Amino acid sequence: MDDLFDDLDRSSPVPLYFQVARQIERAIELGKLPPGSRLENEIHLADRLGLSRPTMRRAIQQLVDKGLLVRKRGVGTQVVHGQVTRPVELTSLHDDLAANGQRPGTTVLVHEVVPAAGEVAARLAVPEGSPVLHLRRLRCSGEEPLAVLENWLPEPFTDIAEASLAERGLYQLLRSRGVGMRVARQRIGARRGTAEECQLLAEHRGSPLLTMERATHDDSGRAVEWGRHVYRASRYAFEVTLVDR
Amino acid sequence: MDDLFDDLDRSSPVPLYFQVARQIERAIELGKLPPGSRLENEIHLADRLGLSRPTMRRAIQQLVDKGLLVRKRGVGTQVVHGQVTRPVELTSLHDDLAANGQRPGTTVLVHEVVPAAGEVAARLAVPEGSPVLHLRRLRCSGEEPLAVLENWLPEPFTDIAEASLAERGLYQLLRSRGVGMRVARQRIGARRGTAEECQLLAEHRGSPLLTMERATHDDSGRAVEWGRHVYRASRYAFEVTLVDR
DNA sequence: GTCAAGCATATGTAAGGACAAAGGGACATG
DNA sequence: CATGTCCCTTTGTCCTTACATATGCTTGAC
Repeated sequence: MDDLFDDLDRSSPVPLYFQVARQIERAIELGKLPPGSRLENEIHLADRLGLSRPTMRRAIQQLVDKGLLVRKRGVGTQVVHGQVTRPVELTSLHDDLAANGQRPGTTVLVHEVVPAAGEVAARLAVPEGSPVLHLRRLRCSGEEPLAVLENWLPEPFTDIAEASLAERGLYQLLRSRGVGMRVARQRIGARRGTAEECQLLAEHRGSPLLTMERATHDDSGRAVEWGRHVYRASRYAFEVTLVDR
Repeated sequence: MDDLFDDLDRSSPVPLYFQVARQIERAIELGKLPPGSRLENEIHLADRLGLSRPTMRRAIQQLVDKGLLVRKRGVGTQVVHGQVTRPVELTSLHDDLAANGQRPGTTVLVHEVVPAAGEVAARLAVPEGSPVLHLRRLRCSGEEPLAVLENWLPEPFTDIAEASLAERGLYQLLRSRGVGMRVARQRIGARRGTAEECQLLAEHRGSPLLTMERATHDDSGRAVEWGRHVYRASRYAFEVTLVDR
């Protein structure tokens, strides 16, 4: 129990609270902190690690936000029961697949610059008629088609090359251009696929599909991307963790 | 611009950071802080309100977590563009409907105590064979059927009366019993409805439905509830806000 | 005129102290 | 036996201070 923590690296650019949070997370994953077990109290922990209480609290808070720990005043901090399911981060389907060891593939169906109109202009918060890049891609996992992704991007992203989209995910491309994506609002629903969608996705006509609309904003609050995606319900589901504070 | 903030109530049990966060949120809703506008810097704000910077930071952080604000080091804090959609909190469908001015109705289809088995026991983290309350309810909005809700609850909630479920939502009932729900993990997908589901929901046979599995944990990390819900895709969708930190 | 260094500005990280409030158990009291 | 009170533990809130670091603009050298 005393060797739960490795030493901290105070010279590292990685914040201390983050290092501590990762170590606790690992301890939970490795079963050193089984579900339901109580952590030492904040003061002792901070003391043992040579940290201040605020820093220790911040580390714990990060895991509370992730849904791994729960705190109760006067009682302590405990590990949540139930299997750990990795909650969705701000990632794209491409990243998710790659992280799971699958081989994501992309076919670009549409790649054109068009004037923004109607809902696209509204969602991207750009004037009607301003140029936006319109994309439509078929995303596969290995040989299996998985989703049809339709996206619109405002300036200055309208120059993204078609070739670069074949190899990398949209989020990856944006990140490599220095875009810091911060907030995404998603609306998840379901509907019957159109004849064309079902054909692309190798589903029977009229199969149920999972739909997702998403607007992503960068660290200046500007809209970076708006998209309408449809997923094969037989192969895909969204996982969400909600935390009350 | 100077009268953005009312006075704070330091004698109130509502934390100061929370009071400030609510005031900023209201200012955004009322358009006093339009999308893209920059807030004063933290130090000035804290100064003007007679608060310390950590407290001010915490108020801002709360709104960043909600997806209303974005911060950039060296630059400042700005209001996110795009219409504000209230993100899902840890509430039930019943609460959501009531909050939107609709009149939620419930028909209890199944209400029985059964021994936990298989997935139910695993998800609730209780031993196989221990008693659990099994519920199946049809949830309506006004006269329209909206969802079929199937839930399992472990001890000590197996004594929830059938009559109480007709009037109030499950979350409301649990809260009134002093249960502090903290973490919920959801898995959202889609599939074709069964013949029975479609009949209950007044949909055509084989209509696409939105599915949700959810496990809710209380402030001790124990499982409070596990459920499988199906929603009419034509009337319902989930909204989720993701924030990167 | 162009580019780089430097400065001002803002948020990010961290320490350390103080008091408040809730939970739970021990204990006294009815 | 039940119930209320006190106390201990633990998290919640709040203040003050200091330094680190990313950004964007200005200034100065070439």
